Amino acid sequence: MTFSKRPTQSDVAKRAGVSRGTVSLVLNGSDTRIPISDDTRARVLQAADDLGYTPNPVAQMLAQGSNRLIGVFTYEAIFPFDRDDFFFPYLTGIQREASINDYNVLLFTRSRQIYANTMNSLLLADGSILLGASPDRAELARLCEERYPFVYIGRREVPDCAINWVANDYKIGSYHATRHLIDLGHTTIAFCGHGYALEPQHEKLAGCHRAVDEAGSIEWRVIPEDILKQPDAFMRAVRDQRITGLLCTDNNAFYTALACLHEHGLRVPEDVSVISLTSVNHSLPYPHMPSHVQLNRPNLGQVAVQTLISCISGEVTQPQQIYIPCAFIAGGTTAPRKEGR
Amino acid sequence: MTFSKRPTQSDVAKRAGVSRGTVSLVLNGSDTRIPISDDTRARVLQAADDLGYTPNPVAQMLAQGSNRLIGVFTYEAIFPFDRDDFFFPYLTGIQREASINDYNVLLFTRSRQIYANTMNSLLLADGSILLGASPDRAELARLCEERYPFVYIGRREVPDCAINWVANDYKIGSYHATRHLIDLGHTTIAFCGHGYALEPQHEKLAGCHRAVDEAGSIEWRVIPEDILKQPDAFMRAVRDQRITGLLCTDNNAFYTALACLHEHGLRVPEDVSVISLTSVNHSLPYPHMPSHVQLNRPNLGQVAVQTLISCISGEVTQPQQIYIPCAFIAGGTTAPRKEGR
DNA sequence: CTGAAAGCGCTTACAG
DNA sequence: CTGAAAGCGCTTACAG
Repeated sequence: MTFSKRPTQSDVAKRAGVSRGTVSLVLNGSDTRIPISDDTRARVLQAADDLGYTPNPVAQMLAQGSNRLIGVFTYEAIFPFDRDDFFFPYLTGIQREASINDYNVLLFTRSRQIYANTMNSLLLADGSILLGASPDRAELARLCEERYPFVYIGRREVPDCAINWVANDYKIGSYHATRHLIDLGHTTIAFCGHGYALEPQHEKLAGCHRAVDEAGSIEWRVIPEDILKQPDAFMRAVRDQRITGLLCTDNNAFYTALACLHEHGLRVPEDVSVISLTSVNHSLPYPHMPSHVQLNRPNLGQVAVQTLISCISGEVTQPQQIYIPCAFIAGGTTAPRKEGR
Repeated sequence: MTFSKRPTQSDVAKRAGVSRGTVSLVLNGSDTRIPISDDTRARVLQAADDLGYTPNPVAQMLAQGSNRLIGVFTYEAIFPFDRDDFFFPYLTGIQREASINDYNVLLFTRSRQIYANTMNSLLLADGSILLGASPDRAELARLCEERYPFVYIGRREVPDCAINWVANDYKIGSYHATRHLIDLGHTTIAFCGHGYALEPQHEKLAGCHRAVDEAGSIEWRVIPEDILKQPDAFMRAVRDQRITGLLCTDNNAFYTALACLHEHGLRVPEDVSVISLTSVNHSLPYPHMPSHVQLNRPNLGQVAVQTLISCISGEVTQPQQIYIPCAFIAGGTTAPRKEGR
């Protein structure tokens, strides 16, 4: 209970001298074909105005069964922004598309868990968008089983159930990034980053492999994340293996690599070309713009909401799995391989 | 109506062979002192599990009267980001504080209007944070009269009612910005920007005036926004009046001024010092960091939510009006006045 | 310790 | 054209 007692529908009915049903009818002028006499209508409106009546949306939701709410749930803390600022670009698109379709947006921030003591917190929304690198697959399976409408942002596989997802097409982006290095004459290329357990990393790796396989005779290396964390080990790997092209899975790897190289006297892009396989945080003009794969997160958010709405409305019953294209942007951190290296 | 028929509380009651009230009691283990036999409890839990029962939150909300929802309503479109990217920094703070206090966040995106045919859309939330440069003051007055708990982000005055607000203290920021120019030896200083109708502009102007008055013998100019839009007129004003210090009300004015000066051969900060009286979009290191007043929007969002929650809980009944300090950051766009100009 | 009942505030067939 | 009633799914005194 919050603030002062508000007038209710029956207060209005009493004052207008009609029944509650009638009040409901005139107040939401629904398309019901039942006409109401002008006199009654006027009396009701007047009474509502006198009382400052305003319907209780929760009661309306309960009676109507729908509430025009799109939920957003994330498996990662939204703050602090550990994994870059990935949340808000998606939210921008979610918000825009929800607004276009006359939905409000509910941010589930109370918990990082969907099911807690028999409660399903998402149920308040007609359907939800889920995000986060590491979902609880068991929860997703249960959600699926209960036929709750949801769309995951990012490809996620759940054993024995096909869930809806909309994902960045990292594969094609990584393919083009790798091609770019190869076209510039690089022959020893390393992939550096972490989290092979996660779907997006698989896809990046797959895209790179495809380009490498097509080219033939490329020396392909992998520098796992823990090596990247030890600057000396990292530099040894780069130097000993004569790596001239670096494909970084995320911003963290990208900026760490740049800093390491700089500190140890290797110039980018003169000595080593470096690419980020995901969107970079700062958008500066060329030549300061890094060479990177550019995601379109707002667009992805919009598509996710469109997909969700078509599930909610029942238009679509097959699981939807959609890739959103990524572009490769050649910026100032890549250059032709120097002779001699 | 959305998806498949879900089991309800009475389904569970039936299966467990108890009454609905009992089910409610065991399922939300509330602090009610009424103890329940282990046997009954177990039967209910089992039945709930068998059926995959999960309570309907809307019904709970209606019965309980509270819904642990903080609303966010904005009088400006959130996208496209016409006025910089001002929304998300606030949202970050709102979201964080809501989460800390175990509230969800509801983004009202369905409409730019609170009251529409007798409906008050905010009512779904226990209380709301409002934003936007140009609110509908009549709506605010009505909200106030109905005693709906809300807090405005930014100082807003509504005739005949004291509303809660939390605002950036532009006045102190602008004061220090102006002092900075004066301390650097500038004697002809202009304020450029727009929207004198709005409270934040008043405060910026007031802060500047205070510094100018304290210093004495400063030539003080105002370049209204429409002049800024005509590069020639703008440059004439700067040159003819020998302005060497420019205080810009917003990012738009700031970047426009920089571009104009650059195009017409005046160097910043050598020839003209330029300051933004609000946070700048890009955070680059010195010397690229512009001289500017730095807002702390996430913090402001958090304080707004704290204030709102204390209203909702009834802890506080007096209108709350709080200023959040702003710091002045001396960056690379200001320098001592050159001799001779 | 448990059940029957009233209530939260609205909507929607169903009669008249 | 309007009223009386049942229902949305839950909670919470009130009896026993």
